[in-house]
Amino acid sequence: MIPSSPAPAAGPAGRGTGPSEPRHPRPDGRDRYTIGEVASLTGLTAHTLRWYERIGLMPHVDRSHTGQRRFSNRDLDWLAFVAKLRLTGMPVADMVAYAEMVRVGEETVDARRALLERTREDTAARIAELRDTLAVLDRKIAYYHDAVAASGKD
Amino acid sequence: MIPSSPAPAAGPAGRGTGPSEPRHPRPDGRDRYTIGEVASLTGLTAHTLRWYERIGLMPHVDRSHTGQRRFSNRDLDWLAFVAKLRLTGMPVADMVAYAEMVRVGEETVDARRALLERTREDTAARIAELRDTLAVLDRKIAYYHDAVAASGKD
DNA sequence: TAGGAGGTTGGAGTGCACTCCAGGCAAGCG
DNA sequence: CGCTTGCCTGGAGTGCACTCCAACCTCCTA
Repeated sequence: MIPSSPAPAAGPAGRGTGPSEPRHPRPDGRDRYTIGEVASLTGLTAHTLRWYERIGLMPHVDRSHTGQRRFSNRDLDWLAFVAKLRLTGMPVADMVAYAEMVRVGEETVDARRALLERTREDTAARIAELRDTLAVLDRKIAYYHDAVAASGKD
Repeated sequence: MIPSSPAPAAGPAGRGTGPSEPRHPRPDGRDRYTIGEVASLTGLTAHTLRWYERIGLMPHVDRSHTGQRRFSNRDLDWLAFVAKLRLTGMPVADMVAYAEMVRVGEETVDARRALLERTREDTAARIAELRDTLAVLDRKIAYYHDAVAASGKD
């Protein structure tokens, strides 16, 4: 439950900027992927990739001479970062706002950092909640384990 | 982002069964709460509580002589447990299935334990994912922190 | 006993994040 | 050349989990 990155997601990233992350296994030396290739690399559908672009969550993707999309490694990095943000439960609208700030440039750096810091706190809180939940589940499972014969229990 | 339990959620529980959990702070010795009281105790809306009952996620709630709902401490325990399951991302349909199994009785104990164990694994995996995400966020925040003057970054 | 807060119902509406459709263009293979 | 497979677009549709509506009833306090 909750779609966790299914395909060989392209490692941590952030559109080639940020702390110099190790470039993770990508097919080969290429830098122009079709939408279908990106779909299987990221686990997203082609539909979703087009939709991301339409709503402004993808910076302008390059096109072939006939108008087909050609994604770059930079685009893959960005998508990997977006996948991380998605995991935190951040609404797509907020991610679009972040993407927009990136597009605007330097003067939004503080706002971007603030957004990430808020997200960081949310994520830490969520981890704590889940740990708590795990404890509850463990207690309940243990209970089922050695009280199998009792009746009317949940 | 992600509605985390807002109101004084009534502690961990499981409809009074399971490992004997400490009975958490409840208003007082009462055992008959109106829907509004339960709403503010759980952080759910009255609408949602009625909806839970309609779809079979609540065992039959007691009624006053005039037909108004009167929730018991047992009901609050169950709601607290449901809140935990909700935190794991379990679909409501699965929770309804669990509730149904509880209603059926003893012969579903194995299936219930299996469901909880699957949920437990999902939750543990989710925690790992989030930890990873936290690391990515931390790196990016640190980057923003000491590379504020660089341009065109995300 | 009057008024306002809060309770009841079935069914319709909302917001989010996709997901799919129809109709057409393009690329590579035998 | 024909065929299959893949990509293009705008717009409509889907599934989930609520959320609200209208019309009415009940409880409690002044």
